[in-house]
Amino acid sequence: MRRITPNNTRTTCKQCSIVCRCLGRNLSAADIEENLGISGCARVLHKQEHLFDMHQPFHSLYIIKSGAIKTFSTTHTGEQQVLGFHQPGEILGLDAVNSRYATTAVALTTTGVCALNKDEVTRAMRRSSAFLEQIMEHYRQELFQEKRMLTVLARKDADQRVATFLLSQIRGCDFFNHSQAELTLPMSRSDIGNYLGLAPETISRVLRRFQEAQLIVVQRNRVNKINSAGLYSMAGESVWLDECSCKQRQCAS
Amino acid sequence: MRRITPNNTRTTCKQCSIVCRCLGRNLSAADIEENLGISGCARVLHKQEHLFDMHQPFHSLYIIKSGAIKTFSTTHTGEQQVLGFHQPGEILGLDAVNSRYATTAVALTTTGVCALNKDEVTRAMRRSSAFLEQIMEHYRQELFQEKRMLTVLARKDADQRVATFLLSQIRGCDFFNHSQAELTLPMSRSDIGNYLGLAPETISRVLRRFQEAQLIVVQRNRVNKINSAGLYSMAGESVWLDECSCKQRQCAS
DNA sequence: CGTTTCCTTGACGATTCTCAATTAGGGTGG
DNA sequence: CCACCCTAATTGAGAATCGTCAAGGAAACG
Repeated sequence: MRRITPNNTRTTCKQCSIVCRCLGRNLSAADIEENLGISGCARVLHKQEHLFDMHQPFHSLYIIKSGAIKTFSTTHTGEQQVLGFHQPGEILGLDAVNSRYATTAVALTTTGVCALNKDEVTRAMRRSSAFLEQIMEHYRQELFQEKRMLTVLARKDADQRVATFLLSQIRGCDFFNHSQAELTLPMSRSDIGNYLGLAPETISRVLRRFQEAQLIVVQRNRVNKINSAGLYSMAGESVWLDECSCKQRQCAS
Repeated sequence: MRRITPNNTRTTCKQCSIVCRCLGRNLSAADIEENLGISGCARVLHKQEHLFDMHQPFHSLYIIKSGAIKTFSTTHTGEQQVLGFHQPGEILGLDAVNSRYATTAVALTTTGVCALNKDEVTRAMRRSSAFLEQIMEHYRQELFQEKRMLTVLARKDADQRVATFLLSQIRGCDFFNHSQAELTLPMSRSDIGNYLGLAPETISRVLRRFQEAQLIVVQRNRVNKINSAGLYSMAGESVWLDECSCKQRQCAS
């Protein structure tokens, strides 16, 4: 276990009070931290450092404050299956089964997280039925997203998968008011391919084709001059539309 | 809306008191009906009849008593994506988002269900923290299963997907003590292919190849002489292993 | 500055899809 | 009870997509 906690002092981390990313849309860190008085424990992960490992006892939830996290499962032959890329505002660990983490979470870059004790969250749920309902709705949203991903893998070709993926990444950035014209991909081509059920070479080729089609400009991990509308029609179906409309609603409120 | 309710009298349906299928393994119908005093409303669906439709207001949960149900989502181009096949003991409707059903559920054959009012279940959750925890664990298990399905779609070839699918169907039957040597598939080849991200022709061809390899004997919707061990190794990875071990545990208790 | 890792690009091959024709089953009506 | 019809399943041939293998190059790291 490579695990370093440079900033492990127990403290209510106000930085956590950012509106949760769309994926956890009606469950915000602010709800957890401020309304319910749960204090978090700040922690910084270096690149490739594990936040938690599959099968490990479940003890904490984590809110991502900065950076990026990849979650994956490991088959008994040792292969990895990337299951998601997570951005600031997202909550990790809620899918722990039988009190053990169902996935491994690893930092793709230097990442700040806020740890929340499992039992404190449980107590808070008992106290506040509104908070409980938010947690439940979060689960339902997660299930909904996984079903969307199933649809992507079952129905879409390589171009559509990559376009869908890029749009999902843009959305996350956009939510924090980054320019939609630029995007940094903290994960490798292998990771993207693994996530989308494609070979890494295919990711390269699709990105090059997108560039030739004037949809993006790619420079290694940087994606510039993004033609969102073009990607959107390339993705074939408004896979993330509901999320985006949801985001707008949340930003307005 | 084709909706017929031959047996719509409000009654506590004791038939619902069957141990929930593995997929909802620690959330049993017995827990809901007997321990918490929630009464269900029996209903019989004819083949192809809809139990609920995507986007419809969420009002009830349903426990499948007999028959088989297919759930799917519809894209805005009108295409269907099959998301699951559900057997007696399973609970449907818990994934409703924003108080609307996230999928459409349709009977694949004559099917008996037990309807549970959403608000009654919510009240029961508030009363019993044990029940609440069961519901939460159910969500986590569902998320875990969806992630497994993602792995199947992202990593496995046609043979492995079909073998995995057949094993998942056997498991459900086995749980109700049917012979493992025979299996009835209530869904069409198109449905299977849609679910697995394959063309219906591919399903036919794979089943024929399995038959030539002495793994099964196929006669339209009937599958006989199933070599579970062979299918298991064909599936490539112990995708449903955890579930099966869970099943054994539950049966023992 | 060298080494390592990741990305890119090409050529080839395999799996799977599409299209089309044929066959089998189930249901209906005479 | 049989004949017919209609849907679903099967099977084949050809094409397209994507994966695999291998080589080269660029960025990052120590």
